[in-house]
Amino acid sequence: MADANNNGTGKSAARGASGTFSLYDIAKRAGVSPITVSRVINKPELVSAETRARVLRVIDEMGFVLNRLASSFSRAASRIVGTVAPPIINFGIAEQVQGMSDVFSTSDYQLLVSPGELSGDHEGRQVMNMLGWQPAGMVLQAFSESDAMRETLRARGLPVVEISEIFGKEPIDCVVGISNHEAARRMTHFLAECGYKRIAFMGAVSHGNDRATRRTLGYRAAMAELDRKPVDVIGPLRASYAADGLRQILALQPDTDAIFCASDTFAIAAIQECQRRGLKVPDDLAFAGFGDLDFAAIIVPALTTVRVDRYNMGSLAAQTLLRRMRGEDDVPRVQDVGFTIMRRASA
Amino acid sequence: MADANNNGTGKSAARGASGTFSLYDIAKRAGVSPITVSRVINKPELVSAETRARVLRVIDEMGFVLNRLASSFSRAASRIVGTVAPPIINFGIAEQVQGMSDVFSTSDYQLLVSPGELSGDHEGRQVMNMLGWQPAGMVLQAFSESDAMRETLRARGLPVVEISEIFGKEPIDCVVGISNHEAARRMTHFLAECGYKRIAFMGAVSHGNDRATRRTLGYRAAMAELDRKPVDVIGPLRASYAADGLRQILALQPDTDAIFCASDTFAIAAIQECQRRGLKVPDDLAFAGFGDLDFAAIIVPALTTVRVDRYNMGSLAAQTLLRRMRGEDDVPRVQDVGFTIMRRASA
DNA sequence: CTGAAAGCGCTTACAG
DNA sequence: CTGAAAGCGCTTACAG
Repeated sequence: MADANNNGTGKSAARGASGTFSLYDIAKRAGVSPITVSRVINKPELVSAETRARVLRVIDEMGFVLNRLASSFSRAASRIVGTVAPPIINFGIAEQVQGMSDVFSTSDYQLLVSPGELSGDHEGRQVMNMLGWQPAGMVLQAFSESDAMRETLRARGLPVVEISEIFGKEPIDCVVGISNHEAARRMTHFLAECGYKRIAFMGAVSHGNDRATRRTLGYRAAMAELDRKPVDVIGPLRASYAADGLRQILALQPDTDAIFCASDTFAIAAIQECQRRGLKVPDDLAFAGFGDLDFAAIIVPALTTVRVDRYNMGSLAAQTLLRRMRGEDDVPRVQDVGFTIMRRASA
Repeated sequence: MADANNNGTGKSAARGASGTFSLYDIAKRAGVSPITVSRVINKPELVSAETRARVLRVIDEMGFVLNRLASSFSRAASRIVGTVAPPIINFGIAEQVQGMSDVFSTSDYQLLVSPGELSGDHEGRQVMNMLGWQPAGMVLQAFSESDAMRETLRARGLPVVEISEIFGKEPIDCVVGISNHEAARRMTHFLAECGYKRIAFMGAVSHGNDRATRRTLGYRAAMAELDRKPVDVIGPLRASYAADGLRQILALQPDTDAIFCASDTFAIAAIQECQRRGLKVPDDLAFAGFGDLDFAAIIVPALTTVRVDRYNMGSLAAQTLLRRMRGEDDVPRVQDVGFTIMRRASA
């Protein structure tokens, strides 16, 4: 049977082996020059319909695939956009990448996602790595924010869009995101408007970026504005912390009537814990989350939460980068995509 | 302020602008030839410690990043491994990619993830696209399985590992996965052993691959072995279908005492629907799922489900591809990673 | 241990 | 509308 695709031929296969042709092979077969073939692929409008049809037929017949390595490497402007995904790809990140990719797939840029490493290595290495591909621009998903890396990028003058907290560090270039402080502040006020009197907060430890911290501060700011005493606990961002956090909060303030969780994961897990304890949600204890995971609307009671449109963030980041790469000079440096408070049954 | 990283300079920035040096610049500064610099980076053991140190210092000083486009393009064997992510990146896929990436990051291969397109386009285009980067191998995540694409890949003789149903189509090259038929069959028997008498099945419509179908068939096979009448409904793989599916099953067989869902999403949503209806889980109705999403263990009652280690699948796929690319001739064509039945409270 | 030459497959100017 | 020449930044042989 087809030995070519079986084991033991790794050597030749590694370089594409059979079925790989160059522009020259196509050109010869079609009776034109290589540049003409290049034009048929990249700028078909510059080629006569007749020639184009002929070349296209040959390309098809021979299953020719343009060597993008060579294209990008030649003096042409790079059409690569790089992004580094965090070592743990959660659903939100996946949606962001989706938003980016849907935009780039209708442009002539190719999005390259380099998966982040788990190893303790400084992620500066990841970015340098990506830089080696000579991208025309990068999208940073702000899962870590080493200053050295930021400086390197700034020094290069490469178009960069960060998806991040908009009031965080001085942007490298452009930022798309939300104010986590404001979102948490608003949700806290919202809970107060719902009539809850003793609103506690379950926050997450900061994790390579200051989103978590800003949410905590937003909650405290709102409590100060309401002239109430803040009651907050902070734990690792894992579902397993929720039961602990709940216990701590109830120890701190036994008559707590609402808990605002800095993540849906906390909120969903805490609600399940309430069920285990026989506490009724929202009657005995109300809950609000942050993020609007898909399960937030599915659980009973459905979760009241802060919705941030991650797909939209990714999409706007991509559009912004496209404008920067085209050299437009009126590209906004900071864009707030905002948030929505989704009121459901849990509060 | 730093005009170089501000708007309006997109043109020059697009090519790296300042801060970008070539091997030649480093060589001149270090007083060696370009090849020596190349060796310091790629085969440091071939360079004297003294020379190496000097070159390394210059590289560091100048912030030099090797142009990977040029490296990969030059006659060197490509060190790129390509994979196309499905248009909808779910958690399982993310874990798979993680498993792959953790393996490749300790090799000298660079994993390139090209996000799948939403557009109705045949994904053959995606793979062709990827091929343009001249990868030394590819991992296919089997979210669609166009025969034309499979043929193209086979014809090229490129090392390919599919993460897929192991009893699906004739593998292009190597396959890593599970038998969905067997997993569904086993879970059905497990429910029977738990004492459930009328076990129904909520399945998903096939979606570019036959995993879903095989689970349905596995359920039916088990029911036949048990000499019981299968009761199954099939719907789109969305949480919103669960309420519908539940209604249909109860209409078909009102005294159903257990429902095996072909996905955790179905099961979790259906359990929530039971709560809404006042049905007790598992006393009135038991549930089992498939997949072991992270929320499966968190909800109350925790979900009994089939666990497939997606991280491990990705990791094994990567290791297998590495062996294929090295030309080893005893690489297994089909590898079953198996599954585990996680018994929790819901059944 | 170090280096000079050739070439990977394209695309950008520059001609016609 | 089409083409001949030069070059992108590396690495692989081949020398020494």
